[in-house]
Amino acid sequence: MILCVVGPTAVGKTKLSIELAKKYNAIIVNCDAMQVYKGLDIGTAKVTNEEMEGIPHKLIDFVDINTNYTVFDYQKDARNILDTYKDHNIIFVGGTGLYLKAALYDYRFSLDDDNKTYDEYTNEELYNMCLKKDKNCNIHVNNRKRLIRFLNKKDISIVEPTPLYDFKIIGLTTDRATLYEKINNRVDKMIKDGLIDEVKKFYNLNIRSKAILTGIGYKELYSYLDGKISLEDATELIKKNSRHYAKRQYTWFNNQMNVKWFDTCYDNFNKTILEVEEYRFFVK
RNA sequence: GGGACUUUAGCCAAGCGGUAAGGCGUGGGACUGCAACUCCCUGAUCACCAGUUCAAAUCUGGUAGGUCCCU
Repeated sequence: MILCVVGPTAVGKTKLSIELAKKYNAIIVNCDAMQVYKGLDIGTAKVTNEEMEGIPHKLIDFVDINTNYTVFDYQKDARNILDTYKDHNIIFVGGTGLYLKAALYDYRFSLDDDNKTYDEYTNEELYNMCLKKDKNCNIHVNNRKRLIRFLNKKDISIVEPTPLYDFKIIGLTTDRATLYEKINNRVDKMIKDGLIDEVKKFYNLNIRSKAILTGIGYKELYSYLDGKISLEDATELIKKNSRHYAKRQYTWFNNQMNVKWFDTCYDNFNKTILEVEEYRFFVK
């Protein structure tokens, strides 16, 4: 059995996954792009050893902070786990939709793409080059990053990704206001729990890797440590970016994957578990 | 009691006679190697009433709210 627990940041995926893993004697596979990194603990709300309650966790806390880990790597690693633990119950948990899709679907990455930067071209020029390469290219002119990626691709044919495994995706959700409140509170708690010290460890080593520069909570505090913004502003920024992130996650899961949503809140957590179990048995 | 200033979308805010910039937030969306990324779309007739004018958010008068000052 493969179960996936997805949803926006701070809904309570971790807690649910542990409960489910205990019931099904499953192992948990992380599916969060930031929690794979070692040392990013508080800011990524990584499960603690106590919270794990002895459940084996894979693909979490195992990549060096300086490594540029990508979907491509995750796909390989996840497939590996799926293969190794074929006979186990596996629960994927995380909010990175692309990673989950790449792991579970027939998502193909080519191996021999170029790596040009196209620095000398304007967005318009890049856009036209993309159109030349493929009339139907629908990447927006302003999306330079994607335009360059597209131009670097050797093979631009896209295969509609089909599932490679038998799995169910469970989405945890709650109303927007509640979620945003949870996010805001969690950020405050992270600061209280020592996020700044966690970030300082990397800052003092002058680490400016991809993980640090893109992870919410890390990049903002770097700006603070750089003296560019106040701590209050940094905190507000972290909250805001987390809220935006949560919204993007909804967009992805609502439109890119077949997710069965379950409403949750701390009051009826057990009810949520029951609903999820019913669903799981029903579909099976 | 008297006087000055002020009132534009959820918030900040431009405009100073020719039918409402922008920023933030919010909501929606895209997504095949950086995805906690990158990017796109999204709103008001200008407190209210009456005038002046071909034409008013923009001028005049009044009403209401706000801020500050004086007694």
